Amino acid sequence: MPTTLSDVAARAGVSTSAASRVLSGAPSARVRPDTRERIEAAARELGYRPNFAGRALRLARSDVLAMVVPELTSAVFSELLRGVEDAARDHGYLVLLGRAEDIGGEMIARLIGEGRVDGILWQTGEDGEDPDRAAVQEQRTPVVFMNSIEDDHAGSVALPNADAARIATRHLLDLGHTSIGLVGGLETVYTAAPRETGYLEAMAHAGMPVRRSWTTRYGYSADQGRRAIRKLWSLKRRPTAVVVANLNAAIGVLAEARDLGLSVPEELSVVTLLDAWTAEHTSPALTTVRMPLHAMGRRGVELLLDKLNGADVDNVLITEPGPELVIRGSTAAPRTKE
Amino acid sequence: MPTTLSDVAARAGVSTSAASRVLSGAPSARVRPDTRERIEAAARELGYRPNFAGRALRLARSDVLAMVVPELTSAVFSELLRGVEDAARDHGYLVLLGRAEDIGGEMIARLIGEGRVDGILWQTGEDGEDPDRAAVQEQRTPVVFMNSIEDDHAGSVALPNADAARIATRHLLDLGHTSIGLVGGLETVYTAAPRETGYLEAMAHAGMPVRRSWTTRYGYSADQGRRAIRKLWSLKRRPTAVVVANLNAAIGVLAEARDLGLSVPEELSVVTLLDAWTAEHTSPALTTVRMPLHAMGRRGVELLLDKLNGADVDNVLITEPGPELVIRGSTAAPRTKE
DNA sequence: ATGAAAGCGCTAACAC
DNA sequence: GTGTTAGCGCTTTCAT
Repeated sequence: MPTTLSDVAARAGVSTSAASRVLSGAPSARVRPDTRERIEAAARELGYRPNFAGRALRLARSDVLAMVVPELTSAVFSELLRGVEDAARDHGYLVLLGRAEDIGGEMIARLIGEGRVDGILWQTGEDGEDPDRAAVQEQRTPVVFMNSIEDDHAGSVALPNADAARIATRHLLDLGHTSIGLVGGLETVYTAAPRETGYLEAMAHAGMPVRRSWTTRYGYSADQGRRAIRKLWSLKRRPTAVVVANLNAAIGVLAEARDLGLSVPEELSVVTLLDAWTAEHTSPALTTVRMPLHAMGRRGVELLLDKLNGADVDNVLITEPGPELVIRGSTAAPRTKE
Repeated sequence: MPTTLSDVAARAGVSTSAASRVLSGAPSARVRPDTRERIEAAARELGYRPNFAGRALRLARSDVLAMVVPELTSAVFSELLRGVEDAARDHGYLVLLGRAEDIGGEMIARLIGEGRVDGILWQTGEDGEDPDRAAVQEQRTPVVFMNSIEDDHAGSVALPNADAARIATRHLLDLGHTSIGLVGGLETVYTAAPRETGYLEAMAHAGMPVRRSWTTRYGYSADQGRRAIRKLWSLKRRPTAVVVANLNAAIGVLAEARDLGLSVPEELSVVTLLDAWTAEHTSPALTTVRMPLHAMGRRGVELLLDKLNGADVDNVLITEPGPELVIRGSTAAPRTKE
């Protein structure tokens, strides 16, 4: 039988309200030092833990945030989660993690409706559709979207996608490439457009022509990356380098390149956006542009908390720290100057 | 303001107890059909959701299970989670996911002590130490360990590690290899021993000599896999094939092989235990032995639920479905017969 | 078959 | 400073 507040109060010889005041850390609790002492001692001795349900029922909040992600198995998302958890912990919240797939719209409604969680952080798909996003938006559900800015929704955070793509592209240009392709995301995915824009801007700025056929938009999965490179290699005129908009896709690009007998970086340089440990163990190791995922996680939580407090929240672009080029083995100067 | 049970009762013109009986689906609820009808209609119209805290407080349980994993970013674990979630859903439970790192011993105590979760599924480390496992075992915490059998603990599930290693080894033997090494796990990790045993048994059964120096035990991470292959390649006499005890380590093995200029499978065949999508996108694609992760997840939940119901639970080895060889590109016959 | 009432553990007015 | 009390939403005897 777990210890309750009244057990503690009894042992300390005080009322439950006194015990509550002390133990729930109400800053305004004006309590005689020795009473406080006795209560704290009793709680310690009894190993008291405040019952979650009692507290939640009384306060009408759970101090739990849900984080919904498209896919757990992405190394990229690990750093984001760390940011979320750091911030959540700082504010006394717990994080409940769920896959979008498992959590569908109905589950979100349940989580909120039953009072299990106070708010939702939704990492919108790097790799595909988001089930029922509309359903969520309709309801008066406290949601903050991560990794996408929703114009009709207050509260979202996004990465510096265009900047990162610009940096990646410039890296290839600096190496001397002039024939540069883009392995992009589905047009339905928020990040696809700014990443493509960054690529186009860097090319334009360098005065490089862009071939339409060198841009693919199949998506962010490894298989879609494979498909993209197969497409590019079926062309008569091929690029000597590609910017890949997503790490998973880049893994597919590398795999397909190998299957095609195409050597990286000698025949094709590959640079990708987003960084994670998996990029170090590909063959060759991937040159990437690291993105501020941790910061995005933190900021997302802060935004959500503001929103829960009734504040008007914005849609914010994470700029600090900026995207950073991480040079590994998948990029090199083009073999033959053209 | 969310709808409560008494809102529903009022609208249906019944007492809250009647409403509760109907809505909480008590099978013994003997209610006049038309009353039931009215209550259900009212609930539907009002969009009623039972408040989680009220329910948990009254029933002294949360219907939430926590699953603790060493690392989210392992593709391997994704299938396990799916098994867990399938089973949990079937039994009306929600799954709270946490990383061991974040969830340390204190957090577990909190989760249980505060009544936030009813029990814990602990996926013990494929890659390293488990913080505070002892602390958990001491407390009267309903925990089921997954992926390891703890002799002094009631309730754990494990994979057919020895069988899988035997199958992997036999595959290499069948291809004609006679010089076969093992890239194994740390001795502190439960799975390391049975996997090594399976390897040794298969070798013994085939009458093949085993060289001590061909077995490494650095661990299951990609970096440790790299280290293992570096060690093996520093030897005067080298194996022509290796069984790798873990998929992540195998990814490291492949990466390091490439850095060493060693071609797979021509100069070295690599087969690994555990399968996941990442195995399809390495260069070359990895030959693996698929393990019944989904079944282990399901079984773990069932065990935990039994335990919560006060049953005496066993330590179970998952045998159904059995391990299965998935041949891809990383294994081939040895180049030169020896 | 249905309702009245008690109480799960906690906090916050409101006394004193 | 500290205690008394009411009540958050729910389920469950116990009456009727």
